[in-house]
Amino acid sequence: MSSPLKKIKPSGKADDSFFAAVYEVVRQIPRGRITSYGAIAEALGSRSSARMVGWAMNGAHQVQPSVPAHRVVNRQGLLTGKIHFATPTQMQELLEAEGVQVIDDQVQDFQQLFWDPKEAANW
DNA sequence: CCCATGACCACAA
DNA sequence: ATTGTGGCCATGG
Repeated sequence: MSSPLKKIKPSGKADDSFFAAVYEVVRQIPRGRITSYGAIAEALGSRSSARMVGWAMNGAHQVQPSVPAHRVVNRQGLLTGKIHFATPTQMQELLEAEGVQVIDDQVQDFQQLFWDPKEAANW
C-alpha cells in the first residue's frame, strides 16, 4: 500500500467515476496545503475538466471519508467555493485552522502553499 | 431529446 | 491588463 492513489487513472474504463478520482486526490492534500481545481483535473489527465472537479465537490459533503474540499481553491487562490459550505465563513475558518492565512477570500502565499497532486501521484 | 447552468481554466484579441 | 469565447462533462428542467 505504498501507492495511495493506486489505479484511479482511467486506464480502460471509469471504474470509479471521475468524481471518485477527484475525491481521492483531494484527500491526499496535506494539512495546511491547498490546490486548485485545474491542477486536479490536469493530474487526472483532463486539464479542461476543471469544471467537473468543482461539480464533484458539490457532492463531496455527503461522501465518506470526509473530503477536505476547503483545501481546494481556484487558480487564483480564491475561495470561490466557500458559498457551498454550511456557512460563508466555514471554508476560511477551516483553512485558517490549518495555518493557511486567508484575507478577503484570498489565500495568502497561495503559490507557496500550493500542492501539486502530481507530486503525490505515483505514476 | 434539447437547452441551460455550474465550487473552472486557457487562449485570442 | 481586461474582456470575450470555447471546452470540458454531468445534472436538471
